[in-house]
Order: sequence, then C-alpha cells, then structure tokens
Amino acid sequence: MARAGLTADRLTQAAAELADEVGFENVTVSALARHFGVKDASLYSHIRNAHDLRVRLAVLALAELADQVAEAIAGRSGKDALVAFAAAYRRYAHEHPGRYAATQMALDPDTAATSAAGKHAEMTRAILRGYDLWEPDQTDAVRLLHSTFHGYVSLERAGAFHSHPRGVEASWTRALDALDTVLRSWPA
Amino acid sequence: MARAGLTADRLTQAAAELADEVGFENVTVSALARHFGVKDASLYSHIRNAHDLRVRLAVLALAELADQVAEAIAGRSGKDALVAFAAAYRRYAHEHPGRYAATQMALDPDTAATSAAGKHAEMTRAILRGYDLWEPDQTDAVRLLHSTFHGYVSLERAGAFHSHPRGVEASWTRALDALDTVLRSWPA
DNA sequence: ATAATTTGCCTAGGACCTCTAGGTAAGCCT
DNA sequence: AGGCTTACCTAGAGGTCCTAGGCAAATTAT
Repeated sequence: MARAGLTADRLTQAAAELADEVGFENVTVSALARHFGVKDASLYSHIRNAHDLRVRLAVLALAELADQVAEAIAGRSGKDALVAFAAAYRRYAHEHPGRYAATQMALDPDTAATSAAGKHAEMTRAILRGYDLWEPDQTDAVRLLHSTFHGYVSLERAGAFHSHPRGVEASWTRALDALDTVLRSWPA
Repeated sequence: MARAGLTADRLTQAAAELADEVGFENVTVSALARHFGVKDASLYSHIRNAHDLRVRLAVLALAELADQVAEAIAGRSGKDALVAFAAAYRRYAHEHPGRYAATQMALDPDTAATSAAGKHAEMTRAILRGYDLWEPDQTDAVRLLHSTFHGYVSLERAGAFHSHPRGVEASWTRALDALDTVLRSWPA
C-alpha cells in the first residue's frame, strides 16, 4: 500500500478547506480521515486530538487573516486604511466562513500569544497612525474597531440583518463613516 | 416507577442552566437525560432532535435578554438609555454565558420572526428616540450598536482583550462615549 | 370503580465520532 | 542488504444521536 503522506500541516490545510465547505463545527477527525482515504486512528500520530486539530486550524486562519489585512492597509493611512482594513476583514469572513469561525475559538493565552492574534491587534493599531490617538485611547479604539468589525460580520452571517430590507452593504459603509468620525474626534 | 414529569419547557429550562454551567456546545441530549435521571431516548417524545433542543434554548435566551434590556431602558432616553441598554446586554452575557452563546445560533427566518429576535431590534430602536435619527439612518445605527455590543462581549469572552493590561471596563465606557458621540452627530 | 385511551418512559439496537494499544510494513540510512 | 524510524493498520472501548417498538402510569370515559 502506498502511503498518503500525511503531516500535521497538510491535515490542517485540508481541515481549513473542509471547514469552509461544511462549517467549522463539522470539522471532525473522521471526516478528515475519510478525505485522505485513511482510518481515523492514523491521524492521531500527527495531531493530539480533535481539539488540537481545531486549534491548529484557528492559528492558520488567524495568520491568513492577518496577512490579508496587512496587505490591504500597506501604504494607506487614515480613513483609507480604515476602509481597506474593514473590507479585507469582511471579505475574508465571507470567502472563508469556516476559517473565520475558527478564529473565534477560545485559545489559551500561550497559543494566542504565539499565534497571529497579537499581530492582528498590532495591525489594527497601524490604522490609528493616521489619527491623532495615544495610549490608552489607542487601545480603547482598537477594541472598539475590532468589536465592531467582528460583531458586524458575525451578526451578518447569523442572519440577524435579514429582517429588514435596508441593504447590508449600505449600513456597513455608514458604520465605517461613523467610526471614522469617532476616531477623528475621539472624546477626551 | 414514578415518572420524571418531563415537558419541552422543563427540558429547555434545564438546558439553559446546563448551558451556563458547562457551555452551550456541551448541551447534549445525553447530558440532559442524565440530569433528569432518565434514558436519552425518553427525551425524543418532547423534542425532535438535538438541534431542536438548541433552537428552543436560543429562543428562550433571546426572550430573556429582550426582557432584561426592556426593563433597563424603561423610562430613560438618550445616552442614559444607551448606557443602561449596554449594561443590561453585557451583564446578561456575563451572567449567562451559555444562554448568550445560544442567542448567536443561526435561526431560520420563521423561527427568528416568531421569537424575540425582532423585539430585540425594536428595543435598540427605542434607544434612538432620544437622538435625532430617521430611516434609513436608524436602521444603520441599530446595526452599528448591535454589532458593537455583540462584538465586544463576544471578544471579551473569547479572551481577545487579555493581552493588554488596559482595563476592559474602561475601554467599554469609552466605547459607549464614542457611540454616543456618533449618534448625536450622525454623518449626513 | 372499572374500562378504554393516551402518553411518558423503557429496552434494544444501529450509525457515527473520539481515542488508545499494539502490530505490520513502507521508506530512509548506513 | 540489514536495521531503524514512522506512517498507517486492526481491534476495541466508550460516548452521542436517534428510531422502533413495548409496557405501564396517568387520564378520561363509562
């Protein structure tokens, strides 16, 4: 019998594709083993357990998201950067729903620090260079931006905005205008 | 043998308590059966399946959340209402993490309409009476508020803010100040 | 008060997922 | 070619979800 050539990285990559197809909560060890045509038990030499697999997936997704966002805001500042950041963030969530769901996993502090979760916050901070904000206002603003972006795409995906005809896209644009206003005139 | 006296409502109520203890994703038919000292199969005359159980739990949580928020903003308006709304929303999420997680379930449009999900949006709209906003700005603002509140408590629970020493409470207060500013000077 | 009906909970069992222990064989190194 | 590492296997235990069919307790009718 030829071997499938599994590694932790290949498993994680396949898990990411699987997540986008069938949803993050349906990423199982069995499904992944099926995809590679091997038995479930064979995966346990590469990953510790199902939770470990999901954590690896989360770390992968966080890194991808951080990369896309970094590319989007490169060379921009102020509202330009804000809009580009938001667009990249939301686009990633839409194109990779399973991966995006993975980024919301509760990671233990160690993993979070090692992974790109920190890079993500740093990225958000880069946006603020175009605005006149300093600590601790900067941290407050980062948290507000992150919350709003995550909250919006999360509710959007949950279908919370379907009850009203007003375009989701239009509201999003207005939200960004509002955030820009807030950042320019941050209350002292 | 004496009967346990199960009903769909009692199961849902117990599921809610279970969710707050062990997390929404660990609310299983088996665990619930164990709690009542009956066999798994016995629950299926009251609920259709595991998904149905979780939907009922979500509807319960949405109703409770709407009630608490409604009580909080009663007799207030403007920033007073905004702050009270936010506090009630966040407090519910903290005191009932499992139930709150349930409110984020993707409900099919029918269920969402029947449940208190609509009431929730209506509630948010009530806040805006103190500000000078009309359609479609009102809908945009409702979505922004909802996103920010949900995003903040969601990230807070995921531990996204632990990496930085700045107090989570302080940032929250500043976020509310910022939202108040935005609502008072909504960009035309 | 007893008979008829409903229904709450049961046993039995299949399908799927998670994970461990221990075995075989494929591929690399000398 | 022989030896070592390791990728993948079989076997099996335990958990969750759910269906089918049965008995007995509670409710209603007589």
